[in-house]
Amino acid sequence: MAVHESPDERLPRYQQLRDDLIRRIGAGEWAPEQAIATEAELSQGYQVSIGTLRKAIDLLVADGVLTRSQGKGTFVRRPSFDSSLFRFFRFKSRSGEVVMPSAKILNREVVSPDETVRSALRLEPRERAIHLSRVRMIDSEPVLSEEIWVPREGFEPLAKLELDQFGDLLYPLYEKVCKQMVATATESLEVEQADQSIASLLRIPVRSPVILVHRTALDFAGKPLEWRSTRGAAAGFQYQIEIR
Amino acid sequence: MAVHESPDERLPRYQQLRDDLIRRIGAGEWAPEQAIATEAELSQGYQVSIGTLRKAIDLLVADGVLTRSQGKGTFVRRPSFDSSLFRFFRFKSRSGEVVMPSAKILNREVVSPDETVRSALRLEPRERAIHLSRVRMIDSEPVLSEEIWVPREGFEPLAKLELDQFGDLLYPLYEKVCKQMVATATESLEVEQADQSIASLLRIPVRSPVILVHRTALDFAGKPLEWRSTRGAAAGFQYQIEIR
DNA sequence: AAGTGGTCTAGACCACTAT
DNA sequence: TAGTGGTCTAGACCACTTG
Repeated sequence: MAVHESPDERLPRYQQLRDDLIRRIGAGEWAPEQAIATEAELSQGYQVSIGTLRKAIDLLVADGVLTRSQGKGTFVRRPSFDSSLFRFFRFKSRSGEVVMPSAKILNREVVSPDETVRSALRLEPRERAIHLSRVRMIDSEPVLSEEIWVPREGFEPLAKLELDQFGDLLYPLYEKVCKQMVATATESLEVEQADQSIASLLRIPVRSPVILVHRTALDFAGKPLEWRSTRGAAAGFQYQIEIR
Repeated sequence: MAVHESPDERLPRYQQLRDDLIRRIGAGEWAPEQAIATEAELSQGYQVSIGTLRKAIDLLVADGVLTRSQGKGTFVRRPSFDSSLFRFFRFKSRSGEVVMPSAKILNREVVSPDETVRSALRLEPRERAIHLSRVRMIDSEPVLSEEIWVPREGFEPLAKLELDQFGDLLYPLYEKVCKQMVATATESLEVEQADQSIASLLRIPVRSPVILVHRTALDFAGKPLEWRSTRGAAAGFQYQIEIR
């Protein structure tokens, strides 16, 4: 049975508005980077005052779903991944600039996922997944090793695409080729010691510390679209946080 | 020359209000855990409408400075350190419960700080600092090693206090004995390999991965009160984050 | 000039807490 | 019952962007 989220009458109006706006964004009524209806239109449409509508939008802006721009409008925000843990690997090219690593797919196969992947992607027992192995490089030197799983259902085109057609960024590819849009993600960080294969790939000593980042990427409805684990040398990694 | 932050007339009223409320909290007009003046009183006092005042308070609530409680009032929040990176060490006692490690001061001395500490605490060239070495334990087993520096000025009482009088928590001590209140902090995380002394203290192999957390603790005015570095075994450490 | 979000008003009524 | 913050209204005027 499908889960039907009916608007809870007991919730404050501005929270109901937020939920309905998320629903409409998820349904594709407004695409990423596009302006949603104006505050005046929305407050009229919902029959609430402008203040109440603004409070609903405030919540979505705080959640990173929308951004406002005075004089221009309110826009559906594409997740920027500025806060990704990756950012805290200090990748520098030989010339000293900070650069984004290029990517190369090493392997792709359709698999029956193990229990970890199945539960991360919330797959049914017999559902299959597409598994990608990827290496990311700077100046042709490998710096990150990635294992990526997506559900076969909804990502079928990826099973056939030529490996050299994947490009450096996967999420634009998911969007263009599979019509799947990543809205948010959660990441977790832990530390392990390099085994033989990671050590030789990253050219670091066996048993030296490695940062392991797991990421679950979700669409607007909260459905998992991708699960990945990324490994990189811990040397030079530094992460910062505010406490309040 | 002292920095005088005069309220910027060009800023929106609600931001000016926020700044003035922070000033009054920092000046001790309202103590932590105590209720500030009511919204009605404040909006009258500042001669702004209730909506504008509430927007200022919204900002302070979002910043973690205040908490609101319907029917009771608005309170100055004591920082909880719930988001501290420490939380992601999975400390368990022998019986399996999650516990807070106890603390023991190993050494205390008044020192001329090195450049790192001096700049973290923003000390003048000749100013001195109090240095504490502390170990934190669960079931008498050391799990964290801490090096802590505070400015001598303002923390003089700590230079004389008996070492067994420090207790497990330093911030309440700073507050009670030194009248210094920690309002916020920043932490950074990196990974290193255990040297001989850390390895034997934490009872882990030499060169195994160690999490190193640096923390700068600030008062309400943003003045650094404490700088500390904490080391613990990386095994079992896991940190999580949301991306949006 | 027209249209957008940003700021601000001066209230009203409700839900919750304390006495 | 009195007092608190929580929600909501129905506007007004301002600052900024675009044609």
